[in-house]
This record gives sequence, structure tokens and C-alpha cells, in this order.
Amino acid sequence: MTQRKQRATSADVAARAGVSRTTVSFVLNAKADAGIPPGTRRRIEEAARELGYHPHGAARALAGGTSQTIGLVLRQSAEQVAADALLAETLWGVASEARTGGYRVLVEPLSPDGGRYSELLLSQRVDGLIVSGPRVDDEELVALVADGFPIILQGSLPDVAAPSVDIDNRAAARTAVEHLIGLGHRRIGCITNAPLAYTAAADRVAGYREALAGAGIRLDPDLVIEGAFDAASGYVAMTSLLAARNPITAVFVASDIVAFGALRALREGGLRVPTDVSVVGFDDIPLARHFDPPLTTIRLPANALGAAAGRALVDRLAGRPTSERTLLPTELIVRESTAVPRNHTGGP
Amino acid sequence: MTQRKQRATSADVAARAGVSRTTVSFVLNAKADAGIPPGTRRRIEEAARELGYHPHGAARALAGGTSQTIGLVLRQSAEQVAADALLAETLWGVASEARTGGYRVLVEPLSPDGGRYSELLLSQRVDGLIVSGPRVDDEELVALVADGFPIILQGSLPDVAAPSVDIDNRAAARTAVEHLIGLGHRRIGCITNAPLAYTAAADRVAGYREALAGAGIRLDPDLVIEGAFDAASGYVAMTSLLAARNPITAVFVASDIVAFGALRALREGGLRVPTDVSVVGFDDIPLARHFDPPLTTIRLPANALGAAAGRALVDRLAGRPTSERTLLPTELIVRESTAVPRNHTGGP
DNA sequence: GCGCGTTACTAACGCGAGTTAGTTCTCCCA
DNA sequence: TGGGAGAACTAACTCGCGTTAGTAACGCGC
Repeated sequence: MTQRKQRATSADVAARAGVSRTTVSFVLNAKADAGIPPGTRRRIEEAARELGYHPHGAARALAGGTSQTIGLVLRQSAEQVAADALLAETLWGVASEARTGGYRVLVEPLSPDGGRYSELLLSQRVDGLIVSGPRVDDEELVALVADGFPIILQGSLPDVAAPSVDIDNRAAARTAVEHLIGLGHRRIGCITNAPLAYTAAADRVAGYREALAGAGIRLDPDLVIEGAFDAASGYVAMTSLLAARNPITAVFVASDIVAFGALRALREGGLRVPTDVSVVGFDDIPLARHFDPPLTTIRLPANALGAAAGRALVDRLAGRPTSERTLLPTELIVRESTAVPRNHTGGP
Repeated sequence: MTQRKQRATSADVAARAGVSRTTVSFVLNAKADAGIPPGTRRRIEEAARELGYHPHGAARALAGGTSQTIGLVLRQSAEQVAADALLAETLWGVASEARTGGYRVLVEPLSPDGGRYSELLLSQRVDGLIVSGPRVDDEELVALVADGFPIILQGSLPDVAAPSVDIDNRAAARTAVEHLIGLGHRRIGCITNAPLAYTAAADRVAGYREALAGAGIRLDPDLVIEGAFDAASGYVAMTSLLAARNPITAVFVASDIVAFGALRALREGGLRVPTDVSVVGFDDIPLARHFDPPLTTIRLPANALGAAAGRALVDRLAGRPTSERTLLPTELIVRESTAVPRNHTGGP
């Protein structure tokens, strides 16, 4: 190991400036109460600079009782993470908001089954937690929240008394499907983004149903098929949808990535999009606009979602009031994968 | 704020077990030297469990002189991150390897221009750093390495004396292009993944050149066009490549995402892949196998890359020897976007 | 009954800050 | 000349844990 010059402590700075450690602490932490004359202040700041002084994080945390760190728990399997095109963006949002609040971000990726994360909180390594993709059966989470730890949920979880940040999946899905209905489609399939145990998946299906109900279209359960995160699942789902007796003229696929697989199945089945079948996706991943055809989809504000969660946690830690439930707006992005159904006569 | 019961300290555990704090520390840290009889040991462990004792991280860090945390610096702009389909996977690799070494991961996303990260190291909040996507002009990095801080580079940077983990971009690119040459192509374009200031981009172009040179094909500088991370840049690059007088029969696109845009340009230009033009990508993002047509590409082991970097840092921190340069193997994945050129007669 | 080695512990210091409760000047006014 | 009020500091405690140096009790051989 290379030799490294010894770190300077606040005592070194004090000695060099000819004052006590207390004074150094007051000056460097901008304690206004103590009347430190400009001369002394300058001397101390100079000494600190010359010595390359940086306060020891752990010492600060110990004395101050706060680690100035927040934890981001990723409750997804490795495969899901690989498939999640927006995770990095969300992380970015969390981190940048945390930073402006003076916090750092500790990331704890966890497979849904294994691994405890309460340790982070209990050992005071983090001051609070953002839990992304929470599952209903997460007892650890429930216990932590019950104990009053500062936790923000990213995603929705009924019956857990922690503030959450999410999009309105149901409304967004309804908007997507209403777009199809507005174009004149009546036989509309639905491929989920994930198994229905995931609240986001269930909510999107609920939105699909609402849209149908609102237009007086009877729900055909055979037209709702479960996808599972990746394009392969979309391919399979679409294939089985195409095998239905009464063919669909449109599909709502609750994930762009899954939709990509669905698009492929359509192509291989000899169907043209949007001429034969219209497709609406969900997420608006960066590639969606380059799909063939460019995908009509719902924009999910990934970065803003992370930022909102970060801000909520920082606020909570500062003792500021936090809204219990933040729903960020989504937007329907109409591109070229949706059109009026073939043989459509005009009016509904 | 909800009331939270007071945390137990090691002193509480000691009191409850009827021993001193020292003994508690010995037992809980499994110090073998001290002969603690099984009875006492059990008493202490039980007391700790009953009190829900969790050692205070900061106190430990302060006393032990190590934070058991590593930093992951992401030296990419927000847009790059959004476009980087493999970042999450790499993060996963780093984190899982860190965890088995007893470390946590602090993530510090940084735009290439702004933001210092040396603070992390200087304040001892992390014991070491993994710097992903380092740039040549990073003086901060050079200074830190010169000071002997434990740093692992993810990516390549000549002239910096820190161990690095990477793939052999040049060899991988050569393999990709040789695949095209082997099929009989001679007029082969190249679209980079990023501006050539990025070493990975430059290395991939170098591999392209080597392959051409090896086959005795003269390099036409007009056929090398810079892409920039996203599909849009690939679209533009491909469009300009198609405008060339003497048309190409194949392209090597040094990024799957950029290739996706290129594919679109080809489609819009009325060219069929691979019939009219063969395309080889790079990265093997999860969607690549679902491209139209499924993309022949180079598999970049993102997770393994992260894991290797994590392991290297953990090893270094443990004082174990670390290899200066780790190159992970890549693999050519042949799918359906490459074929023998049209009008190809057979022999070269 | 003394010395010696184990066994089974503990007292006390140190890590590097933040912070409370003073203390020492100086100056001013009565 | 004495007292009081700021101004400008500082001594000393605290946070929770790791660790070194040391002690007390016991057994055992001679």
C-alpha cells in the first residue's frame, strides 16, 4: 500500500490557528450565536484549507446523531433490475435531490425473497429509507414503519402507514385505453407488465377495465394476459392473444419492454401495426420512440419520481410536513402505433 | 413524529448479561483469543437478542477506523445514464460482491463536468472507490490515486496507476468485424457508441481498423461515423452513411442502442437487414434478441464487470494482492442481423 | 506456601467530532 | 473603585464502540 499522509483533525486546525477545538467547530459549522470576530474566523478557515481538513464523517455522525445518509432499497430481483430501463434514472433523481438536502445515498439491492434491510436503519447507518417496489408481504417493512422510522415508499402499498410516491397507474392505464376506444376500437386486449401480485400491475388492469366499462364494452377475461417484465413474456402473451377466436383490433400492453415482444409477435404473425392492430405501451422508455412503429405510450416520469421520493424523505427528516401520498402526473404520448381500426366506418 | 423506543447500546447488553462491555464486544465480534466460556457467551447473545441490539455504525466506524462502505462514482451525465441499459446490472454486481465482503455501497452520480467526489474519501465516509466511466481529464482522480487511496477504475484510463476492470473493447470489436468479413463483406461501415474522447469508443474503432487491416481491406475514413449514446444518433449516423457514393454492405455499430436507431434508418431507407445490409451491434442489451431482426452483437458481461470491480476493491481493502488490469471475456452472439452479402459469389 | 500459568474477565483510553456550561478579559458607567 | 455586561473564547463532557493492558481467582506442581 502506498503511504498516505496523515489526515488532519479539528485539533490540528485549532492548534495551527491558535484557538480551541470548540472555536474551530463553531466557525466551520457556521454557528451564528457565538460571536467570533472576522479575524479569528479567517485564521481558522485558512488553517483548515492549508491542512486540507475534512471533518471525519463517522465522528460527525456519532456526535451529531445523524449519518446524513439515506438508504435506497431496491426490492427487485436481478432479472427485473436488468429489465428495468428506468431504474438508473430514478436513482439519479433520488441522489440529486438527496444531495441538495445534504444527504448521500446508500443503495441496497435486494432480491424479493432474501435479505434484510432493517439493519441499515437499526445500526443508524442511514437516517431514513426509500423502499422501491415494496411487496405486500413485507413484514420487515411493516415493523419498521410501525416503529416510526422515516420511510418513503416508492410505489403503492395499501395498509402501510408510510408516505408514498407513485404515479396514478389506474388513471394512466385508463387514459391509454380510452385513447384506443376513442379511435374506435372495441375489441381490446390487455397484456400486463407483471404478475398481478404487483400492485402496479393490478392497478393498470383496473384502469383498463374502467375504460372498457366507461365505454360500455363488456370485459372479455380471455383478453387479459399476464406479462412478466421482459419482452419474451410479451411475445408469448401476444401469441396467445392472437390465437383467440374473435380477433382483437388493439392491445394495451402495460410496459414498453413487454410491448416490444408483443410487437415482434404481431410482426411474425403477419399483422401490421397500426393497420391491423393498434398497440399502446406504458413507461415511455427512451427506445420507445424508435420502435417500429414508434410506440404510443404513457410517459412515466422516472427521474421526477426518484426526486419526489428523495425530497419527501429529506423533508421528513428535517421535520417538515410531508404529504402522505404524492401522485405524479403521467402523459399519453401519441406516436404511430395506434390508429383507427380497419373497416372503421367513422362514428362509434 | 412517532415515538420510537430508545436504541440499546453495548453497555445495556453488558448490564443485562452481568458482564463488562469489553466482554460483550469480544463475544459479538467473535474474538477467538479471549477465552469466553460457552455459558457467558450464551448469556450475552441472549441479552443482545432480547434488547434488539444493533451496533451503532458510526461508532464502529470511528473506533475501528473503517466505514465498511465503498463508493461507486458514476461519471456520466443524466442522459447517458438514462440511455445506459446495463448500468443497473453493473450496480447489482458491485453491490452483491461488496456485500459478501461485508461492505455497503454508496452511490455518487456525477455529471462529467460538475461535482467533486474526493470528499467521500477524505471524510472517510467510504473506504474506497469504484470510478465508472473515468475521463482522461479527471485531475481529481489522478490526485486521489497519487495519494494512494484505494480506487478501482471501471473502464480504461492509460497513465493512471489504479487497477482497472474492463472488457477488451478492441479485441471484441475486431471479433465483431471479422465476423462480417468472414461472411464476405468488404465494404463495412462503423458507427461509434460515443465521441472518440471516450476510450471505449476509440478502442472499438481501433478494433474495427485492425480487423480491416488484417483482411487487407483499405480503410475508408468516410465510413466511420460518430454516434453518441442514444438511438437518435444512430439514426442520423446511418442516414449519412447511406448517402455515401459507394454503398456499404455491412455496419458495425458499437452500441446496441445506437444500432437500434441505425436499424430504423435502414428500414426507412428501404433497405432490408440482413439481406441488403448486415448489422453487428455491441453490448447485448436484453432487448437485442428481440430486435427486428434479432441483433448479432457482442455480449458485454455487465453484472460480472460490476462484480469484478467490487471484488477487486474488497480485496485491495483487505490488503490482498489485486491484479492491475482485469479484462473480462466478451462473446460474439450471432443472431439474424448478419448474413452473406447479396450477390456474393462464395470465395473471398 | 510459594511461584507460575491459565482462565475469565474489567478499567480505562482513544477514535474525532459536537456542545454545554463556564471563564477570562475588556470596557463602561455609576 | 467597584460592579455589571457583553465579547471572545475554552474545559470538559458526550456519542458508542474497539482494544490494550492489567487484575483477580483458581489450579497445580514442588
